[in-house]
Amino acid sequence: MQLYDSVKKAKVPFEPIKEKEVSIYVCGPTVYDDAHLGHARSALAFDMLSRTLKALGYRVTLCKNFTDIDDKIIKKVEETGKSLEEITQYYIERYLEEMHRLGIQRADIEPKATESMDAIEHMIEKLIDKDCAYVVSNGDVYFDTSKDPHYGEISHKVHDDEENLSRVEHNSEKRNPKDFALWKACKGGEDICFDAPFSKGRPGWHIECSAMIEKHFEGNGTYSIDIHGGGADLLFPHHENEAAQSRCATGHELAKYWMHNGFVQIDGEKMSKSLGNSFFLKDALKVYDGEVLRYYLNSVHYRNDFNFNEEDLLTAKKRLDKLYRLKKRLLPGKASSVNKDFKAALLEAMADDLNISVALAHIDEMVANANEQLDTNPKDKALKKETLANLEFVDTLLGFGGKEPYSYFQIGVDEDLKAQIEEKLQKRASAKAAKDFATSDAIRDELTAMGIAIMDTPEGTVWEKI
RNA sequence: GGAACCAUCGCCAAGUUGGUAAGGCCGCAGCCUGCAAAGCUGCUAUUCGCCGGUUCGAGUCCGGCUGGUUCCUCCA
Repeated sequence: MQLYDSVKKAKVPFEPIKEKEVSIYVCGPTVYDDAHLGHARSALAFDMLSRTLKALGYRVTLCKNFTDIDDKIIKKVEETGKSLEEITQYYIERYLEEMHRLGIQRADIEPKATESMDAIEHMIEKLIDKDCAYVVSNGDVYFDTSKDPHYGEISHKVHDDEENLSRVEHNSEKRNPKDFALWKACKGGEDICFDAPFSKGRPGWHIECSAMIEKHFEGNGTYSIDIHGGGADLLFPHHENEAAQSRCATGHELAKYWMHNGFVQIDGEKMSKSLGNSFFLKDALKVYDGEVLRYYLNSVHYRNDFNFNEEDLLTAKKRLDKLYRLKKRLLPGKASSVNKDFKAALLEAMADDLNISVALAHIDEMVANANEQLDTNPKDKALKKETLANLEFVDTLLGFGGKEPYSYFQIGVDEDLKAQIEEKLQKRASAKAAKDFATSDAIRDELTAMGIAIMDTPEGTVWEKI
């Protein structure tokens, strides 16, 4: 297995800190709003990583947190009058439900910041004891970046010009401009506060990840976890700060490998609320099937930026359709065992820093070959069984192609419409039998107008929703 | 202003250690079909933003330029 380490900026061989075991921590969402396509991209990237590692025989422990205490959540509490728990619970459930529709496997550990306060406070105290952090007069606790000689090595940020920083950091009793908050003392009565030895308040964003990692992983004394992942925008300052805190608190490095996924863009620009171009997952899922979205979002390598565009999505769907059309030809039947070469080719592709494009090309090739052989020998049972096994392997490794094919092509068609279609097909069959092609073609046109494509096969006429 | 990443066929998109351009969509021709659709077969970049350099050989390495995106502030 080779992975691109965004800190080393190179593809490196993956060697877990413990034999055949992998610990992964991915920065999850701050739950104050619905998930957008960018959240989906990140979740998808690390889902692929986890599936690939499992297929390669590793025991994977995936941890993805929920940031459920944060300024934006508090703002939402104030705006809506709802409780913090109501809001965060709502968005956590939505997130999990939507990710499930994308075929994303649940993380093994899903910690919430509010449920990790003991670990967070403990780490802050440790940092204060070591003089790596300090409390200022209002109760805020800051991390002293000057105490970490390695600060900046994650994001490769050298000494910044003071000008820039002073623009951002006004007043404050910070020792260094780059110091960041570990703990924010509560200011007003409306604040949601936790009691801590240093002050009443709440944790800063960076500390929770470090604390949760220490809480849930034991590491090996050199690294706490194998892989730390997240969106490319988290590299700085979030991951830089995490690494610094953990280094100072534990005396060892946080993660052996750092992986970052690229952005989803709309019209060539990063999707963001401030630009008003964010695309919520829930809206995409209203129009497109989750599996199609999964396939589409995975058609570009996880590190590259992804330009979302409906035309490309439809192209991706056509590609997935072909896989399901093949599956139709295979059923009913039972899978035997996956073709060894096919399996090896897919694993090899994915083991190369998750080269999904090569994997998809192998699948296309397998599909075309199977179709070709079935054209010449439609009753090749052994081939059918093996191909079915191949598709099962694809589903396990990449998370698509697992549906029953007829239902795949009938997504969004209700029983009523289904009955209408069947009726029209009956009429068309009789017309065809009577060689009344004018009528049969007219019926076909009607179906096309309804968004239904039909195809005559030796086994009868089948239909698909376009 | 500082830093990073990217630039491959009409569109999407692979291409670690330099060795002579995967795959998909679209298009064209053919097989199949009552006709279609689906499926299959064949064809479709002497060329990888531009200019130099290193090399027997570069999309791949080096330098410069142009264009795009991102980060430096909350962000997947």
